[in-house]
Amino acid sequence: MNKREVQASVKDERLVQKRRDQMIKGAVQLFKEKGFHRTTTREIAKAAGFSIGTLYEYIRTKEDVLYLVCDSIYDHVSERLQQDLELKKGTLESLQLGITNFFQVMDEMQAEVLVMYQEVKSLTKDALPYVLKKEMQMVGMFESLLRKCVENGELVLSEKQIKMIAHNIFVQGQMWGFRRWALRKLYTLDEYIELQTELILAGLSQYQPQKE
Amino acid sequence: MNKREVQASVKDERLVQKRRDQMIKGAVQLFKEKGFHRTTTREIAKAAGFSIGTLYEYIRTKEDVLYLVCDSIYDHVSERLQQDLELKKGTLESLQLGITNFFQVMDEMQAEVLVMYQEVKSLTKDALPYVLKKEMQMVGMFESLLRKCVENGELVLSEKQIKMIAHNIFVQGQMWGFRRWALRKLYTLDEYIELQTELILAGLSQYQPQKE
Amino acid sequence: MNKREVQASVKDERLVQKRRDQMIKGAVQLFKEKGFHRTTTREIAKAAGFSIGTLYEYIRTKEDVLYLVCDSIYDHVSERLQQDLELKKGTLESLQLGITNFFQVMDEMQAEVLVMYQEVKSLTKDALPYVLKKEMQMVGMFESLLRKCVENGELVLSEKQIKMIAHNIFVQGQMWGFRRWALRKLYTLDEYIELQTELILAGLSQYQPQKE
Amino acid sequence: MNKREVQASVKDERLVQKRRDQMIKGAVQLFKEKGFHRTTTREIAKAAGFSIGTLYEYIRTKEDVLYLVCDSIYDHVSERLQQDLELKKGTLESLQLGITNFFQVMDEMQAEVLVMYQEVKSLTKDALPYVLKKEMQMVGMFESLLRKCVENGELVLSEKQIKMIAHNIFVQGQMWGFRRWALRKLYTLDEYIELQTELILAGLSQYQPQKE
DNA sequence: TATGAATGAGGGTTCATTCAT
DNA sequence: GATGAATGAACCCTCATTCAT
Repeated sequence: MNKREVQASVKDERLVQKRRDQMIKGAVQLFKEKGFHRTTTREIAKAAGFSIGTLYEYIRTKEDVLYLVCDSIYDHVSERLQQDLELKKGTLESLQLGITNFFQVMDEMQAEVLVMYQEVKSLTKDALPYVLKKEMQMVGMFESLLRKCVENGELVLSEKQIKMIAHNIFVQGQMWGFRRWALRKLYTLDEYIELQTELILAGLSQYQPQKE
Repeated sequence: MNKREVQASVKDERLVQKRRDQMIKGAVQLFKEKGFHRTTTREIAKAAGFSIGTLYEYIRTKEDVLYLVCDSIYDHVSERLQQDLELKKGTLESLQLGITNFFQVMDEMQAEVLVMYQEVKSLTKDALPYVLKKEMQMVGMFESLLRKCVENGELVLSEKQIKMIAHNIFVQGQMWGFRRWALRKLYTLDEYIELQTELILAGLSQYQPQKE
Repeated sequence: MNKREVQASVKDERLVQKRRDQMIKGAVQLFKEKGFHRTTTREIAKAAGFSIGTLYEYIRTKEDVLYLVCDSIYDHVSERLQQDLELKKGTLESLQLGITNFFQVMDEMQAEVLVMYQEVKSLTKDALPYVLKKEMQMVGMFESLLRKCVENGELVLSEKQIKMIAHNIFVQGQMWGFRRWALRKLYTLDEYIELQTELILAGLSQYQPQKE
Repeated sequence: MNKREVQASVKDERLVQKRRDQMIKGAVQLFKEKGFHRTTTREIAKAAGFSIGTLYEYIRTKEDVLYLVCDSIYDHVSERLQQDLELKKGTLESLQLGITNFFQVMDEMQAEVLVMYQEVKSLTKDALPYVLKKEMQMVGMFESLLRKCVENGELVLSEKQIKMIAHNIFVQGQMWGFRRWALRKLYTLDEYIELQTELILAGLSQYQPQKE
């Protein structure tokens, strides 16, 4: 259940990928501006650079576009993070680095994140689980980071605490995207990153084993 | 700019209020189930207990309903919180109490919060500022609480830190509503409250003035 | 299962009947000219004298129109025949009268019969049985007529023969409608009726009991 | 006006015939299942075993397919009958044989007959005459049979009667195909043939010259 | 000759909004 | 004030047909 296949009439896999990329790019922009429901399939087709007929050669329903958009965003974010998190050393520094990285990705993909964030609930029962699973995988990355630190003796945390903190980090990352109307007035990205990591680590310092 | 007037054809203010309450009550339920866009004005009218014609005697457009719903939810939440926060004593205990209270309200009004949370973005440029302002007021409540603690010498925090923490608390409250699909599997409400307040206060302990 | 209810949004039963009559009248004409598939719902609405929106206040799908048309035609034909056949005396003369009457109705309702005849198969599995049942009822009328003659001692026919002849009469009636492109060149209605009844009765004369 | 040429881009006549045969075979099946209008050109191409592009190398419009199908069916039926009717001896026995044969062909080609029968009306004014002419030719076969009998002194019938009976036979043959939903429940093919020929001949017996 | 991606007119249907009663 | 029938713009999607390869 790793992917929900979206059926295409066109056979050439390469072409399908290319067209869908065009489609997603156009759709993200539109969804960001007007939301999924206020965007018409014709607009999506136009933004993608082809006709409405062609659009439907690559998807089955309008909702497929939303799914593809969400799916693609998660993939991009995941990919970006995976690279950095691969070298998870289990130190507080590497945790800090991971958080910083994540917040930066959230900033770069601000438009996409906003869209996904606001529109996931428009997915039907059919497609939703696939997307939520991906979200859990991303939260899972931070859980790993934290768990590594615990294993390493850098932190003393229960499983429940690990999961809670991972959720918090994840949501704070998204927050920078979806509450930017408020946050941008108060902080630069760097300030935001600094303040939040500081707070997180300050909280964690309580849970560090006492060293003499 | 405290209220955006929604025009009604009917003059009797009492009646207007009554009808709108019916309307909001029905709409919240519907929006929760199917979202704003998938809900029709006819359905709203029916759920409110009157005809489509009557509905339009009390609003101008479908979006007015959404605005009224959002507005009403914020009012309810604010009201609920105001009561408790009035007696803000500027101690860490009262802060903890405030957080606990807020999370509990978020749990009780889960449906409403979810709706508002998911659908604010459907408001047009016209109505959005009024709603966002209310949100800022709620964040402001936590800022006050924190500021009181600082004034009281219980905490040492910069203005920026205060605002950041207030935001975090607010979003973590919402989180219990909009990420409940994930959180409910991991925690009971009480556990969630305990874990989160613990983490927040742990973080803040770093910022407590050294007392000898 | 005598009627398949077609849902209407409008409550007023009288109005529903009135609008549907307009609708059916317009649709018959259009279906006759271009067939069910080539007729658009917009054309039907226009022919009926109201807007497309109004059309859909009285039906749910385009197919509903076809069902209503078929249903109405059968009802009209049945009604017309019932009157005449009520006084079925079980004589060959009354049989002859029945046939003549039926052929005349088929001529009068030529447009409707043609339409129904050609488009029934466009009905989905859902609606088809209701219509076919009505057709069997009409065939049944002729069976009754014949059976009466047998009971009366005017004819000696097996059940199978009765059913066969009833079918033949029915189809010959329709034939005048759907093969009129060929038959009209050869016969007037009266000639057609005369020739066919003559042939039928000639055939039946074989089955008359020998009277001395 | 014996054939309405359907234009093909491909020159090789042999190939044209081959491709069209594939096409017709696939189309008959599809038309039988879903009717002409509900069948797409893509489906026809696929059923025929080649691409949509290729399909259009051998026809000009979708309707051409229908014409080719109808045309081919008539040709097949005609051919089947011609063989048997060639040796028309002008006796009642040979008439009976002809009828039996025809009904059997109608049964064998049930699918095709049903299709043609239901879809001819979908032909445009342009192609219709060609098909109707073929139908008249088939009716004409029975006219010949009957006329032979008259010439032979086996029957005494007017021209009008001959034509009427020929029509009846023809329609009764089709009836076995298009009313099989009702008839199949009542009769086997053999019973049907027996009953119908019996009735026809019984009718004709009235018109036999009195022999002493 | 064969392919299949591209096109876009047009079809069925919905639904916010109005207005006569 | 209340009703609900009427409206039609606009939406999603299909599919016959074309044309570059």
